[in-house]
Amino acid sequence: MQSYTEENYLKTIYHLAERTTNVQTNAIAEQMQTKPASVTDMIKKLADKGLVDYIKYQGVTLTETGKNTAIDIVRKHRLWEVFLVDKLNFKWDEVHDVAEELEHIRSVELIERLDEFLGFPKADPHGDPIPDKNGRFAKTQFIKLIELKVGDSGTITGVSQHSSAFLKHLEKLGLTLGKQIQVSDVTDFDGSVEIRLSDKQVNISREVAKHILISSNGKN
Amino acid sequence: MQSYTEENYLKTIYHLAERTTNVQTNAIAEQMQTKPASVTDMIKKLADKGLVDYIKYQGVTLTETGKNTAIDIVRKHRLWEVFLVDKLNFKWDEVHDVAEELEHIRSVELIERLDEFLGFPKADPHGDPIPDKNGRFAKTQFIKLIELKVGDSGTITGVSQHSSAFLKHLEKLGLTLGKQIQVSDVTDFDGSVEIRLSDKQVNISREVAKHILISSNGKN
DNA sequence: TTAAATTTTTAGGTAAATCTAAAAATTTTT
DNA sequence: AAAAATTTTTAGATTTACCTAAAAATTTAA
Repeated sequence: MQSYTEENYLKTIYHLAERTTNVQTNAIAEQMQTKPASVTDMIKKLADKGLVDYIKYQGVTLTETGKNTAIDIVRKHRLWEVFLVDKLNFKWDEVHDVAEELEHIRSVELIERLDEFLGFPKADPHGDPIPDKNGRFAKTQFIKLIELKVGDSGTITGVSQHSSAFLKHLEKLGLTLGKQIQVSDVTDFDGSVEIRLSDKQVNISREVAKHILISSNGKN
Repeated sequence: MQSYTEENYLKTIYHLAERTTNVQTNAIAEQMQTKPASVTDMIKKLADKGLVDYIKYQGVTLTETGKNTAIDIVRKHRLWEVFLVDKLNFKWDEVHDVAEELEHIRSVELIERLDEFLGFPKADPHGDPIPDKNGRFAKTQFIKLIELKVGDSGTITGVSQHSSAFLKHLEKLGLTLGKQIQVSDVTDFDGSVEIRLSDKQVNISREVAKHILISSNGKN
């Protein structure tokens, strides 16, 4: 059984490991809003418990056990987000902090029943996949909107940026999950993208387009 | 903002204060499964924060602020219990420990929306009243089953014992909240009580009868 | 391939919440 | 109203998760 803090470290390491193999001390410290010295302390503790592999100065990787623990926390976080949005009518930009607390509630029974109550959702309100109780993720096939060519179309199925500002912006533009879109133009000048929705056209910056994930429905 | 531990102390003191005015160090220690010395330390801290009034060797009482904080935790605990039973199909004897964790989640928005989602319940699955968001309790008029005379009838509206063993026992006998009952006999020998339900008769010990709360529907 | 910059670790400390053992105050009993 | 029993507090440690400052290792640049 881990403390909340240990769980948060494991989760952070898990997410950082999606980009790099060996996760660096400084990266963890920045993510967790703490100091590198504190991270070193905790890493040693997690290594003693067999949750991470650690070689001095070489960063950490999660062990099988550590990874399973992290995935379980991710599962809980995402299920609670679905609960907050689907049942309590929170907006997708309001759920992160509360889920950050709820994810640490320890009861296997609770999460299984919650999962069932929610209808075994496969993705959270931002389109991130929810692992099943065995830690397995459904395969997802995303492509970044920025990579689409003029004329390509697809469905918005996720975002790779969870900041409230970004999510509110998308909401305002009508770019929410499930929306059908087609790229109608890409501006030479700044790379901004013009998008056709069922009922309107909107223009988004390159930066925004980078963080919208599309599941293409056939095409090119 | 209090730590989980501080919240638990406040809640414990609140419940103990329902029976005695000045709450004793030892009583808190026993309830919280800790040592009196630890309680003294924490009491000092709570006193410094203005959450309890404390005179050495004289026990503690909650201040207005302390009491409000405690009531807020009680509110959260009971709302989560309703959620667990009504929405996730937990039994009334299974919810306590999980609610004990959930009660510490800090989000006013969450609790208000949960309250609404649950239909603003007035009582938890054990019949305990749920304070509203201003900390006010609906007036309740309970009488212990043991105090009823032969012939008296009423509705089971609460229990004053939350142990799993007790609750499972009641469940098995069919003595659940909302059931109409009438006292058909009281045994001289051991004070056990015979109860008529709509479809059957059951016999319960004095000890059990002490912990069943009845709202009388007119009578005697 | 040294020097400089960066990253990481070590050493030594702090605050929160706990503990044990012993001292002090209060309450109960005789 | 002493003596005995009980309750409560103090004193001094421990553990967890932090911190700062300085040392050590690694990486990057000159």
